[in-house]
Amino acid sequence: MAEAKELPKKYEFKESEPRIKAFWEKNKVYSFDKKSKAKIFSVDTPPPTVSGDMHLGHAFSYSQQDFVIRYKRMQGFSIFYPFGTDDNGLATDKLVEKLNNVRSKDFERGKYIELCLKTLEKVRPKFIEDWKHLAISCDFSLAYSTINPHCRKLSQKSFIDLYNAGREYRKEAPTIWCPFCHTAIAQVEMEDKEIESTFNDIVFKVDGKELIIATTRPEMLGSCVAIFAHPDDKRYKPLFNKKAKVPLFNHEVPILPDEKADPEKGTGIVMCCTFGDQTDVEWYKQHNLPLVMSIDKNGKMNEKAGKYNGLAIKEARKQIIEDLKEAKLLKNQKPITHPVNVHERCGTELEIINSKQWFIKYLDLKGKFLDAGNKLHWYPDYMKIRYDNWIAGLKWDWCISRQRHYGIPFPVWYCRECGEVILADEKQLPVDPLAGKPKNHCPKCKCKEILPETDVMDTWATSSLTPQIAASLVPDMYDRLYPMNLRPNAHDIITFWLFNTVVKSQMHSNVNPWQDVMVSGFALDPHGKKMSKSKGNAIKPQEMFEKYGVDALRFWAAGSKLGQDLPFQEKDLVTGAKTVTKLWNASKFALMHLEDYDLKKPNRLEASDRWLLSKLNKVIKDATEHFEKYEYSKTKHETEKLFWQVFCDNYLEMIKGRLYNKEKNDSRLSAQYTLYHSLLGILKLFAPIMPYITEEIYQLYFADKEKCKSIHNSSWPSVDESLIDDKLEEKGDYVVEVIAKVRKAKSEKQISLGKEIKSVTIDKKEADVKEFLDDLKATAKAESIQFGKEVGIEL
RNA sequence: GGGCCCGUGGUCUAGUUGGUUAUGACGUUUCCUUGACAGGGAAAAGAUCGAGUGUUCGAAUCACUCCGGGCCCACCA
Repeated sequence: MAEAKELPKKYEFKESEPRIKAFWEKNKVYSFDKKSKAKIFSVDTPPPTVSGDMHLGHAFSYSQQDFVIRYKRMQGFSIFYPFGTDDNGLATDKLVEKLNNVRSKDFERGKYIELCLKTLEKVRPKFIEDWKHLAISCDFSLAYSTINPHCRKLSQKSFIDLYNAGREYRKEAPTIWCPFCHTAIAQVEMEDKEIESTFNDIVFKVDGKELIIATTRPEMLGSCVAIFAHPDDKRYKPLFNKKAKVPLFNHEVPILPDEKADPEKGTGIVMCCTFGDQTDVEWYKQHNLPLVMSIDKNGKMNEKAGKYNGLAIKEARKQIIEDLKEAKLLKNQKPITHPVNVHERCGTELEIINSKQWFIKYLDLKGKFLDAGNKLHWYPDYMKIRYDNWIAGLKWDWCISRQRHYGIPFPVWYCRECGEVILADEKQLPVDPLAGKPKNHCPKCKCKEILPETDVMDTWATSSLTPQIAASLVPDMYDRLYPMNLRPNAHDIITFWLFNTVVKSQMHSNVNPWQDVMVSGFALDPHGKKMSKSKGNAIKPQEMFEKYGVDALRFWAAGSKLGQDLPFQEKDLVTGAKTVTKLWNASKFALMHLEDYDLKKPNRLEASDRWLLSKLNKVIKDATEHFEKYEYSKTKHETEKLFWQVFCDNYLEMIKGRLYNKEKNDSRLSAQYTLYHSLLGILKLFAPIMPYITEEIYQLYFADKEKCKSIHNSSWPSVDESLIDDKLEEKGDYVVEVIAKVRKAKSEKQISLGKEIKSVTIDKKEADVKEFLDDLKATAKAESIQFGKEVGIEL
């Protein structure tokens, strides 16, 4: 044990944090013990994307999940909390291109993936260091990267299994396409962007008469395959089933009724092109319209666009408007701003292009997924509604192919003769069909000529397997680890990561991937807006660590209710930093007086001590209940109140008289006993939230006494109901009220609180609070206590 | 347009199964160099709990309407 005299005057987090972090690593405080007989609590940690540095949103939500996991660890669970990085998607692809100043297109696939893996090896350790500094209590030796061979193998096996189960198909179909990234993307990767455009009234001809149709995309005239108006629209009823002549292109298209046409919009009649938008796709399918694609995969017009062939979309639009004007086929033009779907990664306007893609068929399973959602325990419960709404709004099967180099390849070849799919053998996995050959011949025609699939899988096709990926890090324990206990994630990814993970687990094993879902909120900027690098309002957590320490930031993160967004204000970190200092100072005081404490229990406890222990046990009880429901913020709130207002402001003052009286007597022992247990209790209650300062104090004194290597491996405080005493608390609370009035009186008289006074008068009978009077006298520095009608002091 | 969440002193926030003077922090003012603490301590000022209507003996808390903010989704001719 360190002598109290040697305690440094101040707590320096800059010196302390790295030292304690090293201590945890050396002592394997967070290691998963495979031999442990304790019940397992397994966590499907969200794998962050390696894309530079950890941002504040990460720090916020990972802290919150860590509070809960540290609590569970102290509750005695064997914690399975691995750490993964999700570095297999477009985000990483772009990062690698940027860092190496290359374009993936210029590489052979194998070479490019090699470059990606090399780059990741360089970048990843520094990236993970931020998480370690934040004191995320993962077992970092249980690590995966969603692009490593382990994940490639599992992801490809998932593909093969779902293919064999009839859940995957490859089809030429209208697909959301990014012309810039040159790949198909999923519904969930779209976002809205306000774009300025013009609404153009264009002249079609029916029986030689003019028919005016408004459009923002005149360049698609060549792809116009039909015209729609609402069935009840009197203006256009007479035209139904007639043919209209498309301006400039002069082909004829049918005029048809459909309820999706809105009489209020534009001229109330609309052209349908393959494909301008989602509605066009629906019309194309429902009305069996022909397919005329005039835009290619690079976002350029093709031969179907006639004289506009080869022009970029916007160029073609400009040109065609000019031509329409010249031909007097443009009646009116008004500028508008309208939302357009763009790719979230690059901001490019998306097109819908017919191309061959792999899909997971799941629109028929909506009911199953809703049931699965009902069986999950949602914290907070209202987050489930977002999940339900997402499923209700799903319109496309899950497109899992991407036309990129980087990613996990499909374990698939095609027969050159008949086109049949030839799957890789499971023993071959992971496999790159460009570099290898199938073990089997074409199952249909036995032909030996093969063509490899060149596409890679969507990153979500892999990251939706994180529970299985994590659990199989310890293969012999797979069945004890999967399904997992908890999935923590922020509310923005309920609709993809969370949902897709349920989808895969249900499809593969008919079970939910976890029991509980803990959904955290967002860290917002000081004005409540979303932070983003592009807006320039992003806060770097690393800078906050430097200024205030990790515990201060975690303390801030513990202040928001689960699921709730929290605006970031730097001043809030000051509060956390102050709490750390206060903990240090209060502990310094306590340890000074515990130097000669021998862990003995006194024969009887003084009233003030019993008063504190009663309050402490109530807080432990509440804090535990809240943590069980993942409500860390309530635990933090209760503990903070107990520590600051009860323990520091009053209790420590109340026992000073007894502590400084060095004669060995029972009343001093009572104070020491209570001080030991209450400080230890408070440290433990705070430990999940502020792991560094609590560990520091624990190591200075308690670790030896408690014979436990780390506070984070110690047991969560348990409630002693016998110590809860409401009547005694009432009396103690009254004494505290009196003390407050004494302070007020001294403050008003502008005298120091330490100033000795003659007497304190209280408005209760001696018998009512007799057992507290000695402590009251000492705290007020009064020579005597008088009994009267109102509380007051006499100098 | 739909769904969900939120709107509490200057700022951020607790409290929301309805019930005495609405929690705490930051900031402000005044005081205190007290034997844990000046990166401190004490005290004070500061909120008709977004607006309105209703239910009730009683509403920050329940219902409805409106206003404002955020997130997600849809539309986007």
